[in-house]
Amino acid sequence: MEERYIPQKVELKWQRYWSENTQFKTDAGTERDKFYCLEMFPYPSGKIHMGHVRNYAIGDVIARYKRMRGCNVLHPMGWDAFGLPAENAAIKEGVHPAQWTYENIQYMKTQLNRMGLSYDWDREVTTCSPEYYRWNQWFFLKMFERGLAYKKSSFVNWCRSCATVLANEQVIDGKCWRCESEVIQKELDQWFFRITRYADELLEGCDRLKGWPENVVAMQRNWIGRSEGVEMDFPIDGTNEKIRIFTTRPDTLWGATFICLATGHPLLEKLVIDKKKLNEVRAKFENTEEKEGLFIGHYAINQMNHEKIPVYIASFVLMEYGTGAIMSVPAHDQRDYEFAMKYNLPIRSVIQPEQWPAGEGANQAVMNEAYEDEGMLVNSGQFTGLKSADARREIGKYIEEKGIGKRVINYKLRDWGISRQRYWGTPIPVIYCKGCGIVPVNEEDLPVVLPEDVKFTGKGGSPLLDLPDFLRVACPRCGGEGRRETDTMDTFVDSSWYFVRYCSGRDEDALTKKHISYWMPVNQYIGGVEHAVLHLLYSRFFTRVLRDMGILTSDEPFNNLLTQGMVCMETLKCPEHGWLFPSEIKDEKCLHCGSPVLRGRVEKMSKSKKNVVDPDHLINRYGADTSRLFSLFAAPPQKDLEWSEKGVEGAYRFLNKVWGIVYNNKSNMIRSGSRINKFSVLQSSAQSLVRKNHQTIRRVTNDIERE
RNA sequence: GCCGGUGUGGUGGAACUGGCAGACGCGCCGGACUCAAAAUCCGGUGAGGGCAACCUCGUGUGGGUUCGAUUCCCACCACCGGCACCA
Repeated sequence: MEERYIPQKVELKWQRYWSENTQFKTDAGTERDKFYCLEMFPYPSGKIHMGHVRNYAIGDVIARYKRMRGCNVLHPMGWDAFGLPAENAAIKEGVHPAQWTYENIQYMKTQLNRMGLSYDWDREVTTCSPEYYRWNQWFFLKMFERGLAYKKSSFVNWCRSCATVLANEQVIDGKCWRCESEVIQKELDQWFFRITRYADELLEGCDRLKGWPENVVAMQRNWIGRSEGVEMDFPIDGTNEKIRIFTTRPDTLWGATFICLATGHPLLEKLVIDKKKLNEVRAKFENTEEKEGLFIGHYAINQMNHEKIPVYIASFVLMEYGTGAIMSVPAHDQRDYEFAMKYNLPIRSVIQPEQWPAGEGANQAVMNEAYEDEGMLVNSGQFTGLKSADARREIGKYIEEKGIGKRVINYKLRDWGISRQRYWGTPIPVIYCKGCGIVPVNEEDLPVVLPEDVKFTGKGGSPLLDLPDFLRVACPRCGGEGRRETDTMDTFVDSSWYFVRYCSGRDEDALTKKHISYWMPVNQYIGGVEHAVLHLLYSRFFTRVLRDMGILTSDEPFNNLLTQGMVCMETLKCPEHGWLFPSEIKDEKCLHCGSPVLRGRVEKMSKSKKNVVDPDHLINRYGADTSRLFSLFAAPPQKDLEWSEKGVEGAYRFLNKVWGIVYNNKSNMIRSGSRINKFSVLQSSAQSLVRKNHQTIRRVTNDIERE
């Protein structure tokens, strides 16, 4: 009688076996080499999607492989459980965020188990539990002590109708993603983490991220955006004010023919008398792509050549970068060039290609774009004749000696704003006291528990504001009347250190140094490339902060990073009914109206475009092994994977074949799966099977080790 | 504009880091089983030529290094991704 392959039966048997024998429990013993294998933990949105299947299938292969190679493997899983969707569900459906979240976790956990993933669930982490987030608060207090957490006023995206701050990602075409009303910039007091203190180290560390994909490292470098230059003062003629500018090209100082200020530059308030006009101009310049400018009626003095040059407000100058003011050198900067052409300002060349004979640049008549390359200085006083790179160095020294400027390093990286005017997050452990000001909560009073008996009106504003019991608190310093902070932390705080929490057992202290130094850093991290800057940069920052607190010994959290590609699928559209699920078409026609279906582009699976496959259906129909095999087999892990029903069937047939080869084999030894002690007694067909098996082991080993 | 990546049959993609290009899967063609179909199994499948053993060409394009290049070097083309008035 032939044995048939029934995946559901086989998988259930082994999943039961694994769970009864606690196969994947992390070994406390430290004899063997450790291997920390981690996949990015999911947000408990309700159901897993194909992206999860792919991510976790890849990680599971590595974890199982390392176990078989004799490593002591830590392979944990958890939940990034704070966040907006839970709160939105509360507003929409009246279910408490905690209930919504925990129910989702429960369901998704059964899904992950059905996939046959080898996790040590004893170390499960749920970021919305007080046991977890108390450490967010503890880190916050420690960072506050060190000046790494601070409060300042800053501009944020604000939706009037929802009465809340929005993250940049939640502003779509300048409108609120939820109510589609206009988003404005509002100045609010916000908490920040001083990530910029580590900017240099985070940048230098990029050179040592050998196990990371180059594009991710490049994105990190780009995001940090270091540039060297000088800051220099331009006194304003007839006043006591000075404009401080930043430039990376001090070698072009003699070519500066005007100054531009950002619309938000503070000096404008002092220099411009007509405030009405000023505000009009600001409004006009705010959202324009054009290069707009306006002369403000003042002149500034270039302290290199004592020349008087006009001062403009300009739409293209950013307040957030440098000093919010620039010297404009139209001959050597394309933007300045365009601006100068538009407003008929002088263009003076001070750098020319080295091959040119000296002096030619001086009477260079025709120029149709800025010359931005390196070259030789002309018309530049005592620096004429120097190469531009040398001139930058010499001029930098010169202005420092003369006390008219200084050499500086600038970063694009901004401090990390962590305040959220939301309920479902970690309460920021701070109390405001009339007498003492900002007072941190005492360590022994942690955690500041997020109250659960709140009402969700959807009107905006944190529901915590309606809770006097939470709000009113004695000042820890003077005992007087205090008020709690109602802002919560950005959920990226939760995920910036969760990999450290896994190192110790659930019942142990989260920061048991022995365990952390044993397991950290993560040997292999796997997740989507969409976190290339945010999560991965914050985690690198947190790792360094924890190192400086003496909790960690490594500089970097993740030795090797694998960013898996997206799972994609063709989109289908009906002219009448819009996007269609694959199940809504038959014979190339829409099931609802019979119109011919338009086949669209292959795009990332998304619910809104209905080009999705539900892992539940897949597992019910073909089994978990087929799902896992397909997602590993259809494309290399780093690349995008295009969904193909045929491909899934192929994977299923393949497993069928393997099953048949083993269970319907003529050899008893093969069939029973007993250990082959004597190769020579096997029949020749069994011998070739054993040989093939070993060849396969070798190939798989090579493939995984090479990654 | 700046940074990064990719380019191999009809198709998804392999090729042990310079050594028989196209593994494995999908599709297609032929055969077996069947009254028939599905499923399954066996064989074939880069292009051109030859009855045949075989021969010639072939990894985006053009050059180079080498006994030998999909792999290394130079230039170019195309596509994809990230950032972007960053001074």
